[in-house]
Amino acid sequence: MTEIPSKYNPQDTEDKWYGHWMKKGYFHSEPDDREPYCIVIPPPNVTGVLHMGHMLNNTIQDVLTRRARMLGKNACWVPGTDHASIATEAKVVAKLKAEGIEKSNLNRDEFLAHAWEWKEKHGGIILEQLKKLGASCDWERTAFTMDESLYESVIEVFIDLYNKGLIYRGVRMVNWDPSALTALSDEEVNHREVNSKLYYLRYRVEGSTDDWVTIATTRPETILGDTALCVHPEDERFQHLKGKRVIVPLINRSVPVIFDEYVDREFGTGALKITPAHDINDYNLGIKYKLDSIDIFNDNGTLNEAAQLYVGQDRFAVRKEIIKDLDANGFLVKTEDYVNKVGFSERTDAVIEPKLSLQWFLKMEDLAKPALEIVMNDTIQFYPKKFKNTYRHWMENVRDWCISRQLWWGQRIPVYYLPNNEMVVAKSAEEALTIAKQKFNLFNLKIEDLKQDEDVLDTWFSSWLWPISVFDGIRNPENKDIKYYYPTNDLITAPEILFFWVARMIIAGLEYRKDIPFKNVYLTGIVRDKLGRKMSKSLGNSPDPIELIKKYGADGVRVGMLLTSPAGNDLPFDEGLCEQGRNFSNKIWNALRLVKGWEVDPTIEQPDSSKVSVHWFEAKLNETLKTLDDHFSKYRISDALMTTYKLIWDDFCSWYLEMVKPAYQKPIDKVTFEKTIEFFESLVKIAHPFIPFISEEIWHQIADEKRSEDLMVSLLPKRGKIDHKILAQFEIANEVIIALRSVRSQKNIQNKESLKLFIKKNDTIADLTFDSVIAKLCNLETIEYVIEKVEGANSFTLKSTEFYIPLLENIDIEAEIEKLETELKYTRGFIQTVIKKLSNERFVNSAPEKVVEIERKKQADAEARILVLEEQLKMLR
RNA sequence: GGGUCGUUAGCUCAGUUGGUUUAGAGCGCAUGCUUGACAGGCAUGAGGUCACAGGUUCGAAUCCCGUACGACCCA
Repeated sequence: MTEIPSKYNPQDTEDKWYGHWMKKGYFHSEPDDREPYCIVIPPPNVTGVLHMGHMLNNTIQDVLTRRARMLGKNACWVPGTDHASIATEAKVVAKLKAEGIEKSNLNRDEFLAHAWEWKEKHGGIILEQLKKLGASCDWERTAFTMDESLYESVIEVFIDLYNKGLIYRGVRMVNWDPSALTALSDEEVNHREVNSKLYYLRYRVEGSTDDWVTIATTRPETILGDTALCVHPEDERFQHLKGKRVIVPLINRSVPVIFDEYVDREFGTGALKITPAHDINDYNLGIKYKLDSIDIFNDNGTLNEAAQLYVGQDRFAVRKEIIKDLDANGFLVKTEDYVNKVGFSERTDAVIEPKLSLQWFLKMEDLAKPALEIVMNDTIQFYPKKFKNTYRHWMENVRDWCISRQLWWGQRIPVYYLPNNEMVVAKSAEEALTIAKQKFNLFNLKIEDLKQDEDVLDTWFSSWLWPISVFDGIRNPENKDIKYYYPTNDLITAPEILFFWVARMIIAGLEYRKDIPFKNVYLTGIVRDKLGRKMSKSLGNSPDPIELIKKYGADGVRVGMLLTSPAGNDLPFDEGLCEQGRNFSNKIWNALRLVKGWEVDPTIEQPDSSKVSVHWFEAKLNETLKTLDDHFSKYRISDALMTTYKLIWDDFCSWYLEMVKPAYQKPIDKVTFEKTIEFFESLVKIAHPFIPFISEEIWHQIADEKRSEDLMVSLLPKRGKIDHKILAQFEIANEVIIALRSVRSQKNIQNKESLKLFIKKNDTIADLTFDSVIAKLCNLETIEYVIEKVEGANSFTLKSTEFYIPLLENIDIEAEIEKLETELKYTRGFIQTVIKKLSNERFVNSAPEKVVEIERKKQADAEARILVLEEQLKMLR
């Protein structure tokens, strides 16, 4: 028919439109008089490549941004990346190693030069990939957490918090990553169940020759750091140990027996070895009972001199060795299989070692309070709401935040140590020198005498400022960008980082802007594979998003990602969903082919069926616009998409287009054609946030002449008044049509063969509104209203209206009877439930009148229908 | 061990402060269609004692209590 191919090819259009939008500068935003709409991207890691989680997350952000833009708001979606200190440093170290360069042979500046080089080369990959997805980010505002302004913001904030007394340095038990050689925050540690062994070891009671106490441990190598043994004060088994000491096996250290309720009497033997340097609980007991703390590990997980034995060997090798030696010397009582949870580094997957070390901390208690309150009182709303509970639980039990990391890649802690062991916190060495001179009267102090802290700050200590620092709101709190865009509107992220990112941004926002950073937080689920496993590189179960886009088009993948992902729910990913998305594009494409193929004849009049169809679709459109507003207001993005999908596929393509479609090779009247084009334009507008590419393509193809205005920057259709009457009338017509199709299908009657329909109304007056449509869609020669039953015809009933279709062939009386009996049985069953309700006095008396009224109506309808069905049965028998 | 959330059709999920015909959608499935836009399609249809057991109520998928199972968070 036309030169338009029957299959839509996304590749031809997607790059074209993205380039066009970029060239026109549609993504860029500057403050103006319009209402702002702002999202800051959760900055992906510079080391990253796009994965399915990003696809989901960024699709949602783009949908919201594009919709806001089409609602006339000044939309600004700020993209960027974070420097990911541990991950990036690990990558750079590995890369250098492959080139034969050891990090230990480089000085800090040399290493950082390599790191920056690496960042410049690889750091932008993920943002480039987002462009393929159609992301309408304001690329001119692309930010990086180590950009000068963001870097300085972090330093300023550190200094400010230090001066407020909220940052302190202290020895604490931290999560040590022996592979990355740095401390980690609690949130960077993943606990996993592993199959291990529980070793029962016996300690001799000091002063006895054969009095032993048996303990159970999963970490026998740590006995070398034992400084006590602990039992429950009420445990009768150990009362004789009061005031006694025991001897640590192999090294013969004498340690006290302490009594504390912390011990679980049911676990193991009820006796616990205490190693304050290597276990957080033991550490706390150590403080309580003023025990020695013996650190037996080097930073890299090998044993040090303090261990006395196995010095220089790795902790896991020592575990094997020490068991042999304990066994050989009669200290090993038994070994059991045991499943326990072990902490692993999120970045390097090394087993975490609890370790005492000198770190910088931020006091959280006072900062957390207002941040908790602002979420609890719904000033900031979470979608779904259930995460409020999780948030509260965390904020009420918040612990101080370890913000130092033993790395080079990141914002270096602005603390300068003086030869006299004092320290000064300042933006630069020069400033530190000035302060130091004054503060300590050290007038001869030189800049070389100052030694800056070697460590950098936790990456989250820069990303918690992100909604402020991307607008330079820390350094220049009064600049026009921050004043216009802050607070931002929506944050879209994963629940996994509710605490270490979302909560901290709220804290930072309240502290530095005296205002929330965003109004709504939409929490996405995790993208899983069909087996329910989290998608990960190590499992290799994640499809490459770019390959998916090649295969199904960005529009198709966007639809696929969104279709089954209500907020907060995990998304079991299935390529079939992308296929569904692609098919959706194709459906729209073919609707375009149909409409473009119509020849318009301005002289013919609009048929009645088209007039009513247009009237109906207008109502449907308005109704759907209302539904969409409602869904979006509740952040039900997948529902909004499904609503759009059904509006286009079912209501527009399957119903409306069939209703107004001219006969083969016949022209269409001008009025219907123009209305149809108008509807189509409204539909692509509504669909644009979900499927930006094909909607833009159709917007341009559908126009007679070349358009200057692009869809992306047009306004969504305005919602008109909903004509509920015509919608209800259509519902009835709809049922009639389906019933007629069903008769055709059952009797194997071709659609070419026209039929006659006779209608016997038994209750109300006939409504002819959709008769012309019914006649058209079902190929009816006539529709006739009768008072008498039509004999020898196939029939069906809707409510109490009877429909008769006389057929050439004889009707199958048996089948008709069976059909009627089934319906009768159902209706009688149904009416029983209604009667039961209505005969219950308490129901009639206490239920609202409206409800009772509905039940009465149900009863009347059902009774009428039963009468009709019985009549029909009588006739047939 | 503590906490939070969940369990509705084969799968993924809706079901909005309890009441609108004995529960809805998409996908999948079954059957029939070369219907002049589309087989990446069209039409028709089958599928659920709403996890289980109590309770509140005139009325429960919806509220309360318990049990089982699952997920996540924290220790």
